[in-house]
Amino acid sequence: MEKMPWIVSSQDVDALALQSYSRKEKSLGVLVSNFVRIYNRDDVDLFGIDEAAAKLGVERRRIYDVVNILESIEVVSRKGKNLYSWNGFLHIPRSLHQLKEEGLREGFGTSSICSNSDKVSHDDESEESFSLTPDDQDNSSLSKLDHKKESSLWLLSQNFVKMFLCSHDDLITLDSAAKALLSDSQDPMHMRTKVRRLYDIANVLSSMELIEKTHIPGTRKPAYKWLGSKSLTEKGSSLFNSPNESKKRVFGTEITNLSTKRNKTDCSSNYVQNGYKKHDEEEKKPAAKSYVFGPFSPTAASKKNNINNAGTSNSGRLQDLEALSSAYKPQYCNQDVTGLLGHYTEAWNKWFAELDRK
DNA sequence: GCATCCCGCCATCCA
DNA sequence: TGGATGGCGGGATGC
Repeated sequence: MEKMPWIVSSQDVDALALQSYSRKEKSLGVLVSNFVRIYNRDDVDLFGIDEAAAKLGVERRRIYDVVNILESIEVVSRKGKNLYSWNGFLHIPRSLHQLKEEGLREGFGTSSICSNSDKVSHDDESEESFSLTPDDQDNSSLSKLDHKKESSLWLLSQNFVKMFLCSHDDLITLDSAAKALLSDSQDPMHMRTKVRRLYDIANVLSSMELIEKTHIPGTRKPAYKWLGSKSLTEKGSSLFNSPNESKKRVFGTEITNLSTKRNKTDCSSNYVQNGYKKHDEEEKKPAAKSYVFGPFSPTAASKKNNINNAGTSNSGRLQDLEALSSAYKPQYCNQDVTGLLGHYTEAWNKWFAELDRK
């Protein structure tokens, strides 16, 4: 049988580490797809940054990026230090509705948006990390706090979404979004930085299929088109579909830290299968229940067995992975996918075993 | 050559 | 004071 490129054996790990670097395989979009694949299950409530980083094979820093953007549309919520809850897609429509209302109130729907870029959200709920004093708000010039707040991925992402929701334009370019969302300063350096962040956000939202990259008609200028949460329901299954159906990349190659440089995260610690059990059962969110799955619809996998295996020992981790794979495997009716997942799990097991040895 | 965006440094926050 | 968080921009990769 021809070797499938997405299967990563333990022998391959070192080889892959030495292989030529491919930026595409490390993109935030791919990371988000994997993130969703792993966590979008009924039996996942809470997760930790370390755990996510270990599972996804990336540095903590990247998880912060993803989580901040996902938090802006309430796919996840911060519950505490190093602790997030997975809400799934259930809250997206409500979140978008709220963002639209806020956006309209804040003038995102008017043509003056470009000059109203200081009208960033001051949603009470969201003030946690950036609470402004009245004095701060009175300052006409942008205070340090204002600037930090305006620059946060969370807020930038919300404002970006508001632009789509409130604007009459079908297409939005990152340049125009950066200009609109940038405060007074038209400093090219700030613009560049803002555009960089918008690329990050756009990648995540594209990966969530909320927006789609396209071009301004008649030009080569890239722009983004809003698909909305409707698209999530209509074709959202692709987020969970067979990796070889997914846009460009394949499952096995998406383990994103195969570089020779080790990340700082110590995989041997903090690894807890499926995170932490939520205290308040009332808050349990049937994240995937309202979601319309495609042909590979996962059924509600029981986590009972896994929870008790939440030990941090290495063998525990391997068992956890096996439990995870067995929880998934029988529930996919597509044989190709089933095979793929099996190989994928095996690759993970070998990879962690290799890591343990080292 | 420009667009894209990963990567990790380091400032800030917080317990 | 050390760990958690995340802004930021250099510079590598892709087209």
